[in-house]
Amino acid sequence: MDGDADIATVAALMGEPSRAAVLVALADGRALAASTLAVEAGVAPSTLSGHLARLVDGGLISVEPSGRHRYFRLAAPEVAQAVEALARVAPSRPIRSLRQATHASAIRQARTCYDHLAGRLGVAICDSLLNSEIVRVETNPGMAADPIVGAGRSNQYVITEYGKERLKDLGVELDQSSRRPLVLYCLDWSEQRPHLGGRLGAALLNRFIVLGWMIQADRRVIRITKDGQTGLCQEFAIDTVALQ
Amino acid sequence: MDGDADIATVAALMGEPSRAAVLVALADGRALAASTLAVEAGVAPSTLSGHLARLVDGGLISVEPSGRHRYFRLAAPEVAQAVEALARVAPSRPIRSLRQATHASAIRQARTCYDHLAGRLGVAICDSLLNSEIVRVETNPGMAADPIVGAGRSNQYVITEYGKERLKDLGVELDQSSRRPLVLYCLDWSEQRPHLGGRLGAALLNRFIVLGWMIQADRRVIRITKDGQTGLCQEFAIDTVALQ
DNA sequence: AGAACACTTCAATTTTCGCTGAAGTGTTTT
DNA sequence: AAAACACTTCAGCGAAAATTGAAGTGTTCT
Repeated sequence: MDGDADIATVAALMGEPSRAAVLVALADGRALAASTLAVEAGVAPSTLSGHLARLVDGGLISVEPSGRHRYFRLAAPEVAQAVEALARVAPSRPIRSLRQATHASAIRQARTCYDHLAGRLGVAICDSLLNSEIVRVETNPGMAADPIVGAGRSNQYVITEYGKERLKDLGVELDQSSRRPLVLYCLDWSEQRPHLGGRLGAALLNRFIVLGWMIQADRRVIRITKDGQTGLCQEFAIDTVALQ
Repeated sequence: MDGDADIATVAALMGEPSRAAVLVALADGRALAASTLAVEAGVAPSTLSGHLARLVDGGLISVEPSGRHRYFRLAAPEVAQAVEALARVAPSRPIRSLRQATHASAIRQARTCYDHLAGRLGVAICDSLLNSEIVRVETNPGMAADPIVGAGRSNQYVITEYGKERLKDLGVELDQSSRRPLVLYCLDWSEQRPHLGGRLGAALLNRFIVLGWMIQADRRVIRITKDGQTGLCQEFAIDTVALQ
């Protein structure tokens, strides 16, 4: 019909309430299972399965099978940007629009991703743990998935012996009973870099809050305290001011 | 269905081929008549009329009635940004994707808007003409519309006596026979500032090309020559390098 | 004034699309 | 090995939406 860009098919894919709900749910970079998304969208599993198939087919999301689950995430950061751009066009429904704008920018700096840190801060901490050799990368073909965060990729993070001591010093306690993988990376959408998930990610965030370094300000927004600024700088060599 | 932003309705509005074609056609800030858009979309006038009504209703475009025409333009720059964001998600169809990216950035710097200059250069020239008092603003409630460019707003640009001399010196010849308004402003989408349309706008671009100051590089992209750089600087005090 | 024109509204047809339960495949648990 | 679970495929139902010509309103041209 028109020689220009094929906006119509993409927009049509996003223009169905259930599919839009899926994209919004995935917009922060998480990878969620089909069943979770079905609840989110409020439709039958069979219905959502069809929608997910179309979204995958259209290149908007990608699948990562993991056992009996299939985890879906946005295929590219451009998709998240398109979702945001559309949200900016029609912000009339939710009355708080200015609040939401600041929320959106805060979420990009430091936020939680389910139960661990994400955003720029999450990425910085992940880098720091690797640099100080608290955590090491191990390539491993068949790896388990974190049922909370979603599927990982083909390589695995492990805690070094030195790391175990350092973490003990910091007071980070790892839940031994859980079968959930110790460390996992999670691809951060806004930064396009991996951050820390798994049991370690959750334990770290928990410890940071106990230490009074961070405060859960809002649903997913994290605020860093003065103590947190000095603490992160001393223990992890992270300049939190530079993250702004 | 979901408490988040109402992306679905906006995306659905954009997800129909005819409507998408309309939005793409309007994406560069032009205001086009319904009949023009019908041809562009390739559907019957009655069909397009319905689509346009829905787009207006959804707040994506706005109407400006002018005589027996009705001119449509994008309601807000956010809409153009959303269209661009969507185009970035699905650039797979047209094979040239890198080319198109550079085209998009070039179009923002200097481009033509039908038959006159737009983009940053168009805005700069408009400013210069006002500063040097070649053109003056006159508030005028009922004004005519330019059938090529589209509808104007509520105030009108007129050429001053001094301006007439200056333009004569430059060799700009205005077509006297046409009933098309002499000067009109056109709201530039990418700059959010008015630029020059009407007979003067067309005559200026024409003269610039004859002088060898500019070259029509592509469909709507304009390239400024070395002569153009010095000429624009001398005659209009425009630093073309700063426009990059 | 009349004709041509631009556009919208309307009613009817056709197509498309979403929804679902039941059945099927494969995985994990016990 | 059997049962529970996660997900997909399929066929059929129902609703929403796109398309169009014809008719109606208003404007401009001669």
